[in-house]
Amino acid sequence: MSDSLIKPQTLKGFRDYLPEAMIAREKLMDTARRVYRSYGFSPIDTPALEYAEVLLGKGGDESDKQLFRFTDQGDRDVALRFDLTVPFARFAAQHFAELTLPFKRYHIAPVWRGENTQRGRYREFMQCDFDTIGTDANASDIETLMVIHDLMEALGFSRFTIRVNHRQLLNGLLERLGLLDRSVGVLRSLDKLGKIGAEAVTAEMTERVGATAEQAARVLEFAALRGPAGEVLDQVAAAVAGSERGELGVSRLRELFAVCAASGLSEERIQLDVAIARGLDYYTGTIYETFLNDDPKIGSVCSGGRYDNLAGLFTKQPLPGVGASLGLDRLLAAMEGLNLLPTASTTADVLIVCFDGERLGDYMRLGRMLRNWGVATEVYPQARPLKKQMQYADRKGFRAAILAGAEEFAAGVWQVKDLRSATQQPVTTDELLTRIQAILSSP
RNA sequence: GUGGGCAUAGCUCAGCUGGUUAGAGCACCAGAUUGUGGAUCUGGGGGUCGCGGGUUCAAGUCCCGUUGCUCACCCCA
Repeated sequence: MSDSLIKPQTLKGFRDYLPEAMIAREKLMDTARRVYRSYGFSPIDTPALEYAEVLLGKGGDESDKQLFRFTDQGDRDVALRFDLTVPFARFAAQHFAELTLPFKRYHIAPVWRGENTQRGRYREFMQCDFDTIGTDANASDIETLMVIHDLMEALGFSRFTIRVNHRQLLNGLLERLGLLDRSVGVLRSLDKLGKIGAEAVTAEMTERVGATAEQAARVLEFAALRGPAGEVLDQVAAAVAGSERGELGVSRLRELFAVCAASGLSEERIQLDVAIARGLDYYTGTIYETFLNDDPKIGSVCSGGRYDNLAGLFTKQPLPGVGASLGLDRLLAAMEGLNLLPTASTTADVLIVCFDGERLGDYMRLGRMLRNWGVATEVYPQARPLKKQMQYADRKGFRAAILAGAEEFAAGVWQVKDLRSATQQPVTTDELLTRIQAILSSP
């Protein structure tokens, strides 16, 4: 018998979530939902599984290799979605006639990538996307940045940096340097600057990408520019002068930083960084990456950008768009390392102790009353020793316990115990809600 | 996909150059305390040493394979 037991295990990169982890995850998802909705984004959903041809060739060779792909029972070539943006492109093309443009949607759902795992990198993970399509207005790029900012703040972070760049600015720079035909390689090397350093990037650009030493040096010179966005842009503007796309990128970014300043966003948190490029091929304009100052190694936790032809492979309708994606599970991995995760493993605040098994009806009635008042409440199911029930309340992280036995029922009161301060007092049913609320709102 | 490190109780780990019945702390269970948690004390349960194979009189310890975790490359949330 025992040799036939199946080993309980999950696949590499796939994980179970215990209540403590799941409560934290759901909290982050609720926060993302709330922030997105506060800007007018609407929820959508799409299938996990798509025709492989819908997903293939949209994010570059790398993403094709990482697809979980197989043949279904109807002999169809199918694959699990790799991100939420490509399915959204298909969605937009398919339902174009039903959408009112500009269309703003959010989508919180798991995606799958068959790559090697690392801390904060899994094969199944949750993305929280939001996008605005049907307009190429810079206001949407700016709003996207603001959503990222407000989202990070709502999630409880104050020490984060959103790095902003513009593909056209980069292209303009490369054009002026005569590197436009090698832009993919140059940008890919440049993107590693923060990680491997200027020397290694120079080596890669000259040896692998085929740039001259002078070209590489010029690129790095701009990537190294730091300081107030306006000043950096002045220098970049001079360098791209004469390049139409470069000038466009500069003017877009000028407006972006000006509007951010005017709307009161912290300048420290939003920085122009000419070195970020992003790997996904479909970005054509603004690019965003968000780093935690206290755990930069975990990588970007919220990235995105503008793509001016996202649905081009599905429809002739021009559908420019801009958006970003919060990597929920990566963020959680970072928060775990920084000890920022809440520890409660209950979703209820109040435990009604089962003092006397004969009084179940009274306890259940009290529980319903509290729930009707909006207080999540659990009734302990058996009349076990009080010690056991109090231990249960303590370990699960309840805020308050309500106890009532013969004495209390005779006196017409409930004993309400604040489990954090260990204080207890008898209150009547009329005073109960006020007392509970006082306990719940105490720090 | 490539390379390095790791894998011993629920968790964090110890176990020297292979040698008798594999340990600690925390957690768990019971009691001290039959109307009250987080502290202390006492006692207790729990491990085919990730899995498979090999070398050996003898393997947690050495070798090979495999799975998982982790770090780096690549790429990215």
